[in-house]
Amino acid sequence: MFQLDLKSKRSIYEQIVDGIKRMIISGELAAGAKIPSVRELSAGLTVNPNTIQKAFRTLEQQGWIYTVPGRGSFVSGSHQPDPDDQKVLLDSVERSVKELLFSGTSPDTIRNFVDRIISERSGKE
Amino acid sequence: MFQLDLKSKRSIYEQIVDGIKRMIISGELAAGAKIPSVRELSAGLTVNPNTIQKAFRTLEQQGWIYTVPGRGSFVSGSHQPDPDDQKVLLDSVERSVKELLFSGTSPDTIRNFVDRIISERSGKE
Amino acid sequence: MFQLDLKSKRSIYEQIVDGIKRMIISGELAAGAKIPSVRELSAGLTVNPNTIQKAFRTLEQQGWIYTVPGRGSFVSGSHQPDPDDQKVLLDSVERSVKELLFSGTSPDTIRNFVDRIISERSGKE
Amino acid sequence: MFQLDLKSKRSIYEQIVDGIKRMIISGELAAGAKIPSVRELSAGLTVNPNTIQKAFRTLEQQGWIYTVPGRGSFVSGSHQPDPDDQKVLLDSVERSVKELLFSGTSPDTIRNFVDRIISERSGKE
DNA sequence: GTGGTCTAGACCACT
DNA sequence: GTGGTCTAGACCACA
Repeated sequence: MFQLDLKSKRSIYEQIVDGIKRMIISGELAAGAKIPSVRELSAGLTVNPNTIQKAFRTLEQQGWIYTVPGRGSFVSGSHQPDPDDQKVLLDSVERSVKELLFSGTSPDTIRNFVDRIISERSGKE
Repeated sequence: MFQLDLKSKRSIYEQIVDGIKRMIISGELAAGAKIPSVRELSAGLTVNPNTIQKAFRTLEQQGWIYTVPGRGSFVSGSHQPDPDDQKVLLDSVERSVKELLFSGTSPDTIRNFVDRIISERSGKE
Repeated sequence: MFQLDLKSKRSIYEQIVDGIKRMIISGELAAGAKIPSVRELSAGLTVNPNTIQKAFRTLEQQGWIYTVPGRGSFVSGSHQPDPDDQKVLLDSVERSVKELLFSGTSPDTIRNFVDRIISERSGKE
Repeated sequence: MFQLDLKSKRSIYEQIVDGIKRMIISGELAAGAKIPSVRELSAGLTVNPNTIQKAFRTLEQQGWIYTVPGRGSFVSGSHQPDPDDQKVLLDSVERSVKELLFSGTSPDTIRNFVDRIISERSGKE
């Protein structure tokens, strides 16, 4: 599963969104797979059910999962990203990379880091 | 200077923090340079002085600037990043890159994007 | 609880920081315990919520407490002092002791005073 | 002389007060000795003359120095401490020692530290 | 319910 | 002039 860090600045529902995204990306949750219910997650993470639901709602809006009332939530077959999402993500990468460079991280370290992420993922497909 | 987006999800003080970081990184604000006063920024951005001050406090804690009461705030000579900061930034890059890959952005697009950021910065020094 | 001295030179938020530190040190607030909410303290001490929040923010940065938005603030399990903190505290002791000696306080008075503080605390554990 | 730390949280005039006190305590400035003029200090420390004067005023009020108009300022022969001063200093020591203990500094370290300060001073007389 | 952000505006200490 | 503190009170996101 995934861990929550209550002391983190990221809000709990965001951490849950990230955690589920990560499980989908890693293949731990395959397309069409049933996602644990709100109740299960609420109990497993000792988190308020409302918080879980907010995370699900967010994932649904972003097209990662879909919900069948009365049956549960499932991983979307085809993740349809919002065209703006790519821009947001690239902006985030840009900001972080610039700050890393300024703080003294070497260009090669960054390039290798990115390459490693890319090759890990490529290996999986 | 920089623009504020009142509709953005990022809070105003965070946008100011980012904006000033960007000015320092780009060299627009050199080490030791005086940063516009709280009142000037407050008037210039039509934002409450308290909000500006909160941004300055954040920048000071992160070691980007230092403040001399009665004189003003100045860009730190040597930015001493918290050892944890690099980790946070790399995590952020990892999360974004993984999501970009999953959403269909090609590895080459990402690599080129990162290379462009790195070479832009290298060119400046 | 603790008292505020509005006439003191120490600012209100600093007195609150000190007061809560003292409660943690004395064991009145155990590790993991929930600290009264911003609103409760605000009402109890008749101080503006912003001022309480500033005290909490300071305590959080120094690692005494951690905050979970929507839940409240809690005493940190393990207080991880900044390595510089010890230096600051020792410097403060040095300055005060030197001034006491110069003003005529006898070495024995000071030694006894320090011993008393140490033995009080040791007795508690 | 002494150094100023513009980045310190202590205000500049307080640092000057501390610095001159330390010089008097250490014997670097003997009783009756003339203290450098406001202009000299202002130039030497690159600090606003008003700030120096505020420091002098404070020292005079606390009985450390006296000023002869037109001649300059001099170290008092007998420092007459305000009875409240001792209490303030002891309180400060208490707070710091308690925090040191709580943060894991050993009682012996503290005792030795205090003893060293005391013996350094005794040796001088 | 909780804390986080923001505005409006006052007052103080310091340079 | 500068930043620092504080109050009063609103609004929002989160649990």
